[in-house]
Amino acid sequence: MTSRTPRPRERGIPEATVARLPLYLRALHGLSERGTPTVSSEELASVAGVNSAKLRKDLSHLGSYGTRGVGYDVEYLIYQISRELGLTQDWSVAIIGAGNLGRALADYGGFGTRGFRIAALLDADPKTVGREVAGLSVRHIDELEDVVSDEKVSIGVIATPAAAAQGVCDRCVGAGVGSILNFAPVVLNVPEHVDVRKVDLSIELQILAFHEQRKAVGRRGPGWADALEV
Amino acid sequence: MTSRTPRPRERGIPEATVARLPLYLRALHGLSERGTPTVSSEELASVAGVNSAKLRKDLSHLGSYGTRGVGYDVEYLIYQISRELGLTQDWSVAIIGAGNLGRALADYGGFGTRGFRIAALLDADPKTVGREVAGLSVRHIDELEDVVSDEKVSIGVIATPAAAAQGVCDRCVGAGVGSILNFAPVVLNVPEHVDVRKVDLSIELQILAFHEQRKAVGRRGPGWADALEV
DNA sequence: ATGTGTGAATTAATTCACAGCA
DNA sequence: TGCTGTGAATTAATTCACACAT
Repeated sequence: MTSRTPRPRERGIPEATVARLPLYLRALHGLSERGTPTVSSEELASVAGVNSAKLRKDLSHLGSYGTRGVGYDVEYLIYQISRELGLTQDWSVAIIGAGNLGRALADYGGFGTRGFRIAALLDADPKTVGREVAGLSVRHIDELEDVVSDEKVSIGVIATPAAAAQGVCDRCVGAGVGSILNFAPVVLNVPEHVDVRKVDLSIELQILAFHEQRKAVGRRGPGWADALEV
Repeated sequence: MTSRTPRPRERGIPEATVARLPLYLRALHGLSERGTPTVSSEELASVAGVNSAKLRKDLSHLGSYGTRGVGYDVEYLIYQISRELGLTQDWSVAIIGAGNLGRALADYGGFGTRGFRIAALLDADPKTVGREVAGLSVRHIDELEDVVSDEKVSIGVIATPAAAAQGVCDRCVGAGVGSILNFAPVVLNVPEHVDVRKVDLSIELQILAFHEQRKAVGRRGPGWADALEV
């Protein structure tokens, strides 16, 4: 069987909520920069692009951090969400693959966001090794294990070609990496205790194509879609 | 309130299923290249990284394309899923933003996958315009509307800095683009009929950090997590 | 025999709607 | 009065388990 128990939620925060907390956090940082002291669930939800009931329910899983009749204190909520997400400490990240994508990721400010630091950028190609990217010198993939243990890397970002991804993943896991962010278009096999998230351009495009097609069919007028069914 | 019935699923395919179809398709292409003529739900599910009950339920939404006691014909299933996803036709894609990320995306083979073609790569920076990337000459953002209508672009990929994203999105929508794939770390506002999907590095990292933290807390032994609660 | 297709059961996520606190 | 926090209701997604076609 290919089933796996989907890890019981330890502190009881639903996965769907966890996936939205970063969104709220970003919205709050925006408000904070603008000097807004408090915000209602309606306002915050609107900025984050969700509805207010969902936002309140999500926040209620963290605790009672709002004030009835007033709203949420922006700074306080930023702190609480950051703490919940584990952003009050720093996480070391290694990017494996210094091709176009790997370099784009390294350059991308997204890491700079509180809580993450790029410990190394690694590649298998000797011509790429040594090259300077985002203030880092690209290191050879054979240094992976050393980097992971020396820099206490807990998150590996895989930006290699598809064919190399599983091998690199295995090495990461073997070296002690606990989470993988995979940009290669393959399904990675990892042991139970390792978390994997994937970012897949062509999957996203195909999902959009599905919806585009549906819209196009509708546009031809009703009846068509049904007529196509066997 | 902006409540509205959440678009009735025209052919009744659940969104969660749509999101997995590309995964099955990729797995099937792998089997096809290896010359495998038929595959069971158990095997296909294993390759695609889901469980077999889910796979069968998903496929059942498309129709009865398997044979009891045998499995699914690989080529036939590829065709059916492709058709369902709208990949039997070509979709024109415009990439807006030719920075590191935009160039990486343009170079990325992922588009080459049946069904998509990059109609243009656009940028606002005069120094970038004219540059050759992935066999395309970068065009100026002011040509956006022309490109969209001339090339019948239906999907816009936004790879600009956050600050520019909403403006670019508005122009895409105004020009007739029906779907947006957003790589900028902002929530885009679009009219009802436009689909948006987002790819967000820092959100993914934050979700992984949450799980890493949870694992780390557990590792310290039980009791700790509760002791931290107020 | 074997493995699909699917109702029924279960679990998760969302939304409603309002009691109750500031 | 205004807005949070949350039970209750609803809807969506997953998993079970087995009848039945091949």
